[in-house]
Amino acid sequence: MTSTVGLSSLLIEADTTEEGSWAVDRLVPASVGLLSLPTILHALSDPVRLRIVSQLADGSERTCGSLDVPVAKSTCSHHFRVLREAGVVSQRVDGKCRFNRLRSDELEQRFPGLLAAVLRAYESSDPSRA
Amino acid sequence: MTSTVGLSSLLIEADTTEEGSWAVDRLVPASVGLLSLPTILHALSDPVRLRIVSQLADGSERTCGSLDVPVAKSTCSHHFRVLREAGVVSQRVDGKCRFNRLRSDELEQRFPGLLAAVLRAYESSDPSRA
DNA sequence: TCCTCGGTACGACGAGTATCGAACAATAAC
DNA sequence: GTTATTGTTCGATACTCGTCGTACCGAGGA
Repeated sequence: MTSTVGLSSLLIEADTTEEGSWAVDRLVPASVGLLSLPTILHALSDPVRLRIVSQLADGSERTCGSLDVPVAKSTCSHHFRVLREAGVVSQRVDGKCRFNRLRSDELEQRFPGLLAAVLRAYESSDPSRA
Repeated sequence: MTSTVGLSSLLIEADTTEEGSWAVDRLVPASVGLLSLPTILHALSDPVRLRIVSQLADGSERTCGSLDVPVAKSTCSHHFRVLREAGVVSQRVDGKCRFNRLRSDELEQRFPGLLAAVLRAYESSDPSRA
């Protein structure tokens, strides 16, 4: 796999070689070159996911439960899965928590200005979450 | 309605007052303030629609049939409807033709940089249509 | 008038999606 | 070991979407 860090921390990435592990269907696009624009736009076209992404926009790592989203936790987990599979977010497992972060750098490298424009648009269109 | 031009040309806009006319369900968001970010991102998240938008990016007016899209004409019409209802495109009827144009200015006013970033991302990710 | 042409409407089909509750798994705390 | 916490998975439901063929409509041209 791409990288593992010490202790109980594990970075889940697409180029993992552990076929059969539970992480297999949790893949994230391996390299920035594989990020698909339609897939990313679709991932960002849902209000709940936009809200999630907005709360990750400061670069912080957030757990599923620490987010302010008006859906059941299973639904939240689903949305994170969509974001991960689109390559918008990556997940790091640490103990019993899963820390999610925006893949800002990778997205910026592949699609310069895109995420920033979407986030700016979101902040300007939803004053309650600005 | 917002505006009509002379001759047989008719601009289809949302603030039309013709309840019951055939144009009623072909509405385009009335003002730039009503454009919805999730709706726009959804409209742009389909490969065919991205291709359409890309071909309108030079500011030209194009008819449905003059576009290079690999779908049936009814499907193309459907995609234009989605784009219109999201406010991404507006349509002008002239004779037996419907001319579509990108609402670049309105989008730029409401969500600065968004359309440009998407178009740039598209061109860079799909060399065959660049 | 009849026919063609550009486009839309409609119905159908298969696929995908957003949502939830409940069950499950893994870790941490007791 | 038992319990609590955190998040995923599964099944179910209702809805949406992309696609097509066909039928239809309005405008022009024969």
